[in-house]
Amino acid sequence: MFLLSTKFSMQTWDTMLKDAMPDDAHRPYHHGDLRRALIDTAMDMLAQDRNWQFTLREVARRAGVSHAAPYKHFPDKSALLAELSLIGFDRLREALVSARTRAGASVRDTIIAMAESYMDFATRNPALYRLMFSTEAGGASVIHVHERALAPLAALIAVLERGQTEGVLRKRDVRNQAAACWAQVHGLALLSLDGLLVPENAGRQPVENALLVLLEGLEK
Amino acid sequence: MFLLSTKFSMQTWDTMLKDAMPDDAHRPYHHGDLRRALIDTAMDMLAQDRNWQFTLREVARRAGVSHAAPYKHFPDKSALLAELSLIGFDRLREALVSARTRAGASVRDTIIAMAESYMDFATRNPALYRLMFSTEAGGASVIHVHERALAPLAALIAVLERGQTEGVLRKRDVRNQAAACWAQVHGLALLSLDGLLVPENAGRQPVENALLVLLEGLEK
DNA sequence: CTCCAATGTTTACACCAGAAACTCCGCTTG
DNA sequence: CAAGCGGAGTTTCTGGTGTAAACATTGGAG
Repeated sequence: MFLLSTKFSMQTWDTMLKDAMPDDAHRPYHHGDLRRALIDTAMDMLAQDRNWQFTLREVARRAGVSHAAPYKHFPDKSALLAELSLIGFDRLREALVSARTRAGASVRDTIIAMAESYMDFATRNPALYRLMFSTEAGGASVIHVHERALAPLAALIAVLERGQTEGVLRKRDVRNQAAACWAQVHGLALLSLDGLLVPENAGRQPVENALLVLLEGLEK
Repeated sequence: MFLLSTKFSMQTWDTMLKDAMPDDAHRPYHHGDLRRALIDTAMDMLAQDRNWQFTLREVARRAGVSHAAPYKHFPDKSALLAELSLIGFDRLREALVSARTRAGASVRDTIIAMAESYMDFATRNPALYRLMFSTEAGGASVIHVHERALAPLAALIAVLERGQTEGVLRKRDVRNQAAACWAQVHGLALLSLDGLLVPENAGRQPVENALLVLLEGLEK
């Protein structure tokens, strides 16, 4: 990995970051925004690789940079993973609030829409979703206390509160109900990713029916 | 885990596996039952180590054997992990049926007892429980199709069927209800292991209350 | 008693995480 | 405008890992 070129303005990097091909011919010594590039590359790897092997050196390689360069931007491997994890929580929250605003007025429909959106997120980003709840990403005590990791829960609580004031849902501690929802949907997502929710074991449309059970436990 | 004696009938190995003292002086070339010893050692490491690092070489080291020896009994690392995982499912099933027989006659009490037993298992064997649903143990498609991995589910289904015939539970596809139960309890277990079910986020006694929601979704 | 196959050991290779020392170069400062 | 400082990247090095191959040992079959 060498760089021959010397004189290029730094402001044009972002425009070249898209091209994956490392045209070694003219690449400046400094990357410009390596931190972002590392995150993007790593996220791509997470999206592609089904086998969940994740080596920092491979990230550096794909980013076209020496294997020690990432350490200038992240103290260690788990720090990068932690960042990916937090970004995952951001996107999840985004998906949830989007589903909430997109859904009909009914609380029940909103809950269903959010649950579907949640499952959709997990299904389409299996490796990322696993990472978000993995111990390799800095561990629970580090990540999950973070407010960004709790934002999705907050989005859910808001809906449950509305449901209680509208009198549609049982009056209970909203946080308890939220925890129940989260656990149900989290469990469904993981079991689904593990390929366990096949009709033979779980009947037809296990996700929909499990959500039905959940709803009937929440509603008056 | 070493064995001091040299010429002893093979049938007594199991009785000495408990002694841990490594007296290298006179150790027979052949271990006797290394496969079992590896599994036991690995299971111990899983029980002790909080940090979920698991290296095959360390297992061999603690078993007092060269780092390549395990490959005579397991094709690769994930095969050992898969075995541990299956043993975990065995124990889980055991715990569940034990709770089922121990519980009172009421279906509701039985379900609660099984759920508590499940949570207890996960809480007391966090690393093992994580491993059981990890991709490192051979991957979902390999492990979770295994009948031993589905036995816990079967134990649950039996109770739900009884509940339906007794008219206590809603009449639905039992496998759907079982999936819902499993997902709920699985989600609770993992969120709990991640330290997420603290009162601030999830209210007081989140597990008990979530199970309440589940029950009210199941019962008529 | 002899030989074999199963079980352990040694050696070797490719890879990884991380630390240390070095190099490059954009920017601040005199 | 010319040092030169310090952030960003590179090379090199040290353990540690999974796994393959060649070698050693030994209990038991013939």
